[in-house]
Amino acid sequence: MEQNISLYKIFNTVASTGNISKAAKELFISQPAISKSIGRLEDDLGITLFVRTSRGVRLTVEGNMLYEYTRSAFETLQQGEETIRRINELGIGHLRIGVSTTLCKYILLPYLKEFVQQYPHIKITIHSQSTFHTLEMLENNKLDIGLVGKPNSLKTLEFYKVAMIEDIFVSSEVYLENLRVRESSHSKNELQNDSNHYSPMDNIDIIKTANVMLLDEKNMTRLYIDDYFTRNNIVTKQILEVSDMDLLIEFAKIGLGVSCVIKEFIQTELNEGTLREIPLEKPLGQREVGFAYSVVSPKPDSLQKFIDFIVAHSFI
Amino acid sequence: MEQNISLYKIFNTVASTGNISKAAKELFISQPAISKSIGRLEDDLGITLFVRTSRGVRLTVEGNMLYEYTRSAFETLQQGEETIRRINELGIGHLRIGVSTTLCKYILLPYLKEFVQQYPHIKITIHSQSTFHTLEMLENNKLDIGLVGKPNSLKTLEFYKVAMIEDIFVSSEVYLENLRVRESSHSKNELQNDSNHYSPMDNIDIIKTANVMLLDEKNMTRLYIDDYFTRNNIVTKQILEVSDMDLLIEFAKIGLGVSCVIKEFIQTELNEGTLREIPLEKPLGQREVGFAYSVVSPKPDSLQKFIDFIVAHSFI
DNA sequence: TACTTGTTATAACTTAAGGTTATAGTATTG
DNA sequence: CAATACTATAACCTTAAGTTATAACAAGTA
Repeated sequence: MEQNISLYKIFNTVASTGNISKAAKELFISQPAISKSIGRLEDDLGITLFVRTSRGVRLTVEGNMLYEYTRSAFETLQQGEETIRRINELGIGHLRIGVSTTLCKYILLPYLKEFVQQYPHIKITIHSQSTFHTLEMLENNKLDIGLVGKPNSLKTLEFYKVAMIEDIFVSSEVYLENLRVRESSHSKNELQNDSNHYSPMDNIDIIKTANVMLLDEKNMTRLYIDDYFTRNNIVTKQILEVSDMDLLIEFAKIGLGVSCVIKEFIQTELNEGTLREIPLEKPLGQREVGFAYSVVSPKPDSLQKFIDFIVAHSFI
Repeated sequence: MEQNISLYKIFNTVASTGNISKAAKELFISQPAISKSIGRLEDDLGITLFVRTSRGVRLTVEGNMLYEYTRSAFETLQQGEETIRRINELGIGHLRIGVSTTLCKYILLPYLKEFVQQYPHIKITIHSQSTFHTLEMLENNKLDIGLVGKPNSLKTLEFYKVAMIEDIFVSSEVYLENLRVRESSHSKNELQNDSNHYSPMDNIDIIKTANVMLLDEKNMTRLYIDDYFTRNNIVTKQILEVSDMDLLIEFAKIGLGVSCVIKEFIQTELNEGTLREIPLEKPLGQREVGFAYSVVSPKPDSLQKFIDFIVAHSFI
């Protein structure tokens, strides 16, 4: 192996900037030093790595092949450094979890409650953010583990299912009643049936006319619902966007409209009768929820402990 | 990022040997220099990487985490170097293919014939070896592509199916005849049926009594057959092992016994009648054959061309 | 117990690899 | 065609990283 690892670092920087002068600035060394190093590396390897132009340098085919390796290698090295930095700041027992607020309260929290009891020395950081962001941070090793809906493409992530969730539409009994009365006054056809029986066919019309309350955009759940609406040609009259599913539930309870929420999270409300499901002919379908973590990055002790804990305490 | 990449190289070597003195020898620098460098790195990172003992050094938990990254990084770098070395030796247009002799002749060769016509400047090296070895070499980036039976675990490999193959038992008409006559003389029961009709049930007995000719051990195909025998409680009287399927075919033709061969490769013999299939009640089942290549290593131009070619000319 | 062996750490030194500045050459651009 | 933005070369310099020598320590071993 080439003795001088630094030459690769220099090469990598030049390749990434496509410019010896810029690379010099980035590395805080002079431009001639870089020129010399690149020349030296080319001699050592016996291959031309760059074509020099008057406005910088361009990788040769061979140079480009080398670059793909060096880039990967130095990224890995940087990740290692990042890991050490974290250890310095937070100590070795640290776990970074990414999760959406919704899942956090109803799924993560119960696990976490017991986990911190069992491993009180492990510090935990929770990043409450979109699933997309969580997945991206997992890929880049900025998170140890994430609680997410199962993504279509897993890439380098392992997925461990811990729950199934189902999106349903709900509202208060009162709101439903009012809606029916109001509607029957404009369109007077076929709405004299007794108030306690709604066929699924009618319910689509409820969604179409009601004040529909959904989670705000750029949200996994929301995209899922939007997709459902599109596929079934449902156009809603008005939509109220809320950032938090708890609010969605509360709004529905006080009769503000029809909320789309996760069935598993409102069991008590459904039992008590404060909320009532509006079943659809074609339900939205169940979604898998679980923990995702990188299959390529080395697992710190704290992460391994957490995974083991999850597997042991999985209720599914 | 730590300025001194070389420190990581030194760290990596010390970690891998677990011994500063040994690392010094490996790196061709003096022991005190290594000691100093490790000390320096520990200072820079603000973390203790090794516990020093009287018989070497041992990684701390933190050190071990760093090592997992550096090891990976330097392996990648070495692969890059290896790639460059290959380019130096064989030129940029080079393709390393791994394949078993069997598949080589019947599946790879037809593709290759046309490929070399289209890309005469691409040099090709064929490694004729076991599927296991091929898969291992693919993982270690010692091969660009391999033609293999679909493995159970793909790891970091992409698999592109190009054919289905089926193992069947065959023999010459004459051998079959003789076998029946011989057998009926010892065990005189139920063998008066006309010689042209053999029910599948009888055929199992043929396998059990005949001289069965198979590919030699540590072979994917062979393992497959052994497994079949075990699952179906078949104990063969005698087995002749041959290293080459062509020989297997020839031996069967001259009436030496019953060969297990790949059906697709003896179509002409079956049509001509020089070989005759011995159908089994439970057939051995079809196997997928295709090209496997690393999904993580960067693809040299020659490999990309080959893959494109395969996809375009796939007959399946 | 004392000798031998195999470790790592420290200290004083040396040296050449890798840096610097200055300058030249060469496309590109307005 | 001058100005600009690059890279390459040359001559020089400096210090970071190497060297040798030695100490200190632990673990076998006679």
